[in-house]
Amino acid sequence: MRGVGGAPHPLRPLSSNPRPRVRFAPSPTGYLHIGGARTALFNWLFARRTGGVFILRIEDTDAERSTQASLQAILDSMHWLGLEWDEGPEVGGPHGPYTQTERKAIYRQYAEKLISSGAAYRCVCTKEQLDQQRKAAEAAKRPFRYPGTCRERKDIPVDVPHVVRFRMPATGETGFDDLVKGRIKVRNEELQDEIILRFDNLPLYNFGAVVDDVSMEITLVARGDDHVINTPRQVLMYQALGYPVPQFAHLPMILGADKTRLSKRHGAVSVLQYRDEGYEPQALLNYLARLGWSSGDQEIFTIAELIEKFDWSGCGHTAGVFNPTKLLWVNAEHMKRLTPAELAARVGARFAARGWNAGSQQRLERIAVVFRERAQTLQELEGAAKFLFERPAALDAAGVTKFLTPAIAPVLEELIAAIATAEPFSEAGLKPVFEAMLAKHNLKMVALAQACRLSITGGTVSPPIYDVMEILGREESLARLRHGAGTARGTA
RNA sequence: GUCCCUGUCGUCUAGUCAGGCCUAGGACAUAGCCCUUUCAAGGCUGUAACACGGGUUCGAAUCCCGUCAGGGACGCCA
Repeated sequence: MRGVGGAPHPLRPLSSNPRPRVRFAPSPTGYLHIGGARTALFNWLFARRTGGVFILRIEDTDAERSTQASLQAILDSMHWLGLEWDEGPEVGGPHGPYTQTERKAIYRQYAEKLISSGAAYRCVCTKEQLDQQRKAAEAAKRPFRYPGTCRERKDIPVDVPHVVRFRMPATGETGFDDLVKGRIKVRNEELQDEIILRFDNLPLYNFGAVVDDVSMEITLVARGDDHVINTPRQVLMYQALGYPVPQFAHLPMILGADKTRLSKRHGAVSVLQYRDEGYEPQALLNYLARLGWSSGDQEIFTIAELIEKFDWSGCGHTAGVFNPTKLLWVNAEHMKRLTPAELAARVGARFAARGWNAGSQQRLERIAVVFRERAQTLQELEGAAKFLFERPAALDAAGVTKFLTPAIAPVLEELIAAIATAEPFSEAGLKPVFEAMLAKHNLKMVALAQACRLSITGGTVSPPIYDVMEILGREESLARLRHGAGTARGTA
């Protein structure tokens, strides 16, 4: 073990750990997206369901693209979703560090073990040589394979810059039983000697993942199915290292509406964006769970139900198209199930961010409950309630033409006078006044209600008018109605 | 190109492993109707799928083969 300093991390001894251990291992090369969130969710559900351990590991060996901001965005996303990890950044744990760049010495040790057993070897082929060979192969329309230049060399000293390659068996086949896809196997001749450790001691994905999964005693690896093809190579590495092969579960990809892999092109894919747009974390989780997994015909699940019912066998094996419209529906369903106090807390926070003060807790809850009926997200709710805090700058023109006509003006003025003293100032006190007015002038409710709605909210759509007036209060309602009456009369 | 995986309504899916209970069920979306103070919500009704072709079988969405289509992987990325 030369050139890597001390050996603070002895190779993991073989042991049997009864508790399932799973991990989510994102790369901090961007925000946490929908696909990553689902992978994290399934791992987390499995851990919670089985009493296992959920580990968060940061795979930051791609120095070019990894950033601190991305890491923070991932941690923020996980916290917001409520996918708390038992071991990993912030919380630590007995198998740390949980960031790959901090584990360099560990990879070197495992690589040396493979070299001494002959399962891997040092390679001094340069990137330039390889690139050239790859281009030549492409030009000749041959698939590129490492020619094995260093495969049998025994004369490469450790102190010469080199990479480490894994020696793939030339014959036979390697397979595994995937928990969602079933038996998968590949002929070993398809595999080639791949680099497992770079010249700077940082591992490549396949090796880094295996070493970390081994040293963190991971018992089940669940990830996106773009990794299926990597798995046989990894199986070979577990075997070469002498550790048991974990179980695998590969989740189908999430696609965009055009059926290609979901990406920024498809609009909102960042978890934090959904937070900002006023989605409920459990709704996002619920939707994500149902994208690729099902439990009979049930669509709406609480987190507790998800934990109780989650099972790899419930996972489908076809890629799924992300459907924002259905997410919206799921979110609305979850909003409906919130208690008034829960909803009010969320709504209040968003109001406060805009400098809106709803007054008492009771009034805030009333607003939340009344407005949620026609909002699918908190952001929508917020938009619909705006008129409560800011007088409409202008009344909807088409609405004015249709409902705030000169003919309604005297009725409105009469109504204003009548409700100035109506008690209570809510549906109970208001309804009789409105009805009397309708009877007297032989009007339909829609005409009066819309005239009021326009005057008070500035638009033609709002919660029931009595509720709106009650929430807004007598003084402000009357002021706006007077202004509306003026508009109707044509003098405003 | 090679290898791996996958094909049920527009979309997510149930059913496929143990073939008949499927004239294929649910949900989102969509169309219509009801309710109605606007818009929603809610209720009811409708349109809409077993990729294709063979085979096995009394019987196939379910099993087998082929075709086609889609996705993924072929890096000193993860």
